[in-house]
Amino acid sequence: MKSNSAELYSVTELAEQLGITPRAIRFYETKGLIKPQRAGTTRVYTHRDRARLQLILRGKRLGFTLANIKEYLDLYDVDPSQETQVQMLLKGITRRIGELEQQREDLETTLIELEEMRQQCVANINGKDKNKR
Amino acid sequence: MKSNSAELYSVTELAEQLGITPRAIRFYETKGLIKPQRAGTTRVYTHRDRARLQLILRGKRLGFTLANIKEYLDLYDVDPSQETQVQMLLKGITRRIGELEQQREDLETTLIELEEMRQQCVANINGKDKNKR
DNA sequence: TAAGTAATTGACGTTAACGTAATCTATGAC
DNA sequence: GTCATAGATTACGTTAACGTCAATTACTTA
Repeated sequence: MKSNSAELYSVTELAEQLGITPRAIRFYETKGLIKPQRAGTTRVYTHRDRARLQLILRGKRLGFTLANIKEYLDLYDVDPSQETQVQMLLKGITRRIGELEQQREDLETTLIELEEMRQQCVANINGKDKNKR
Repeated sequence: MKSNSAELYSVTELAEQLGITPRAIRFYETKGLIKPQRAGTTRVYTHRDRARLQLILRGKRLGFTLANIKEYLDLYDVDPSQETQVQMLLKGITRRIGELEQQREDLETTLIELEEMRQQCVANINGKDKNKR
């Protein structure tokens, strides 16, 4: 049984919650990243849509393009009974893991550098402080 | 004494080495990210310029904009005798460290998800494999 | 039923980060 | 000298990711 959180959202509601604009959400839709239900013509978002949007935003924070993020999201929608599809999926996943591990390396390196710089700043400031006493 | 690696590069040389185009390098210059010497009108790059470019590329891999990367690079060029400048520098560094730590979180979360998905793929494939035997 | 509020669609505008000519200059090879 | 090459400088084109109207449509509330 699926956890039936019956909460529904409008574009603007959802946009506010996520700190983005309705325009952005609709734009993601035109790019095929989300596909909310409609009540007549009006878009209606479920909890699942919301989660999907959060994945999108996380992807953006990681510096991926929307096209890239779409690939990623599509990974969730593969039919597990199609052997070749699963094979492709596995390839895609592995590639992306590789990318992210490269990124992690860059990240750690940069963090280390910044920490060092911070130490130097602190030392510099303390040094001057000493002279004043 | 500064390690005097006397190697100099042309734009195209450097571009090839770094896997980018000369156009990109010149573009970074117009944006104030690098400022190579000139021999007459021709750009001449030193080992330091090269290192700077690598920092730029790492920044890009991390998803930062050029403006953003410029801020980062400017951190290296602060006069350590100016107390207020160092204070500002420290602030900037601290902010950026915060950003990167957020990014690291996103990264780890995504990696974990992907690993799980990979396991499911493998399990799925092995399952079908079993039936065939 | 009139009026205000919210949502949709369509079209054009904008910024970032280059790509792609086109033109011009300097220089080494022959 | 001239011819080919490399580099420089405009300048215009392009893609991504929205922003910003403008014109409709739908709903609700007095």
